Amino acid sequence: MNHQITALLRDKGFKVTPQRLAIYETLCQTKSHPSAEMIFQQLQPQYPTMSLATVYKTIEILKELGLIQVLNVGEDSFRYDADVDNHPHVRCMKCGRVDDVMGVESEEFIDLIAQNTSYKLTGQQFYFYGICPKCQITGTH
Amino acid sequence: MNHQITALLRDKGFKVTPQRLAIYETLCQTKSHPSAEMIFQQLQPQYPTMSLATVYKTIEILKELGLIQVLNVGEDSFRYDADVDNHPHVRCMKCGRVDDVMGVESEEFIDLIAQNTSYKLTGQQFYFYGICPKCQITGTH
DNA sequence: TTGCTTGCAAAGTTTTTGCAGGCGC
DNA sequence: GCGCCTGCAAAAACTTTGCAAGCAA
Repeated sequence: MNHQITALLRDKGFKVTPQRLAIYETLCQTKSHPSAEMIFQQLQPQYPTMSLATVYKTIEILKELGLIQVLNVGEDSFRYDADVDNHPHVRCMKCGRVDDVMGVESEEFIDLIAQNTSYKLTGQQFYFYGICPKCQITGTH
Repeated sequence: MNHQITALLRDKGFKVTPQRLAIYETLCQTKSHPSAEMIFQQLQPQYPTMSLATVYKTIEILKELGLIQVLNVGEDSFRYDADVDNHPHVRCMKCGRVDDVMGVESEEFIDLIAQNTSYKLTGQQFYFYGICPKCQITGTH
């Protein structure tokens, strides 16, 4: 995957700043689906002057450009994913981590839904809940 | 469907109050999946002294008793459904209404997910997004 | 240089908590 | 009457907004 973010920002009339690149890079380099706060914390060492407001503003732009997708896994806060491919997500009820579920073809299921609703469908999100492998072993609360 | 809420509350050591019954009744009598604020507004005429905090506290109890399920349709606030059967939901991107999708068997799809994750699954939520019939006609923003 | 961006602080939203008085049992 | 419950207010948690100074182009 090639990150065309620099050109894309310019195309849409947004300026290219170190903060924006850093936030997008952070999202690209992780699979942990961080929240705004988590992104902010992770960038603190490198960008000690960056504010949480900037993270939120940048996320808004990235969302608008279609570079990230927003997850609503049932917590108070949102999580973000630089993989905009619409795959299901699963959250551990014990430790709260969120993982991808890859390799599942959902077209058939979506078609089934389309036949049972009068809505004109444009998208979907599949969230699963359970216990991750690590928590199954440790049994920690 | 018989609302055994009175007995259930007593069984679990909760007291039976007009507020709790009213909030549960409201959820049972609607299919609009209201948020806490919407429940509060709807009960204002009948219970002008009820506070929003009571709505939240009651929702917490109803959730604990398994009488309602929580929806996270991608808005800032949560929505609630007295139908605890795990059916998919669809939200209109124009007017924001949330409807049920009934009559779809999802066991097969859930099994497929279970085979593709190392999590031990305990539940799931399917959210679809689109345009409702009314908004398709009016074309209103 | 122009004006979009940043970062701070303040405000807005949604939800939770603390506590004194009230009510279910 | 006892103890949980209500409702108010304040707080907490997350996100958005306003504005002056700074930086991309």
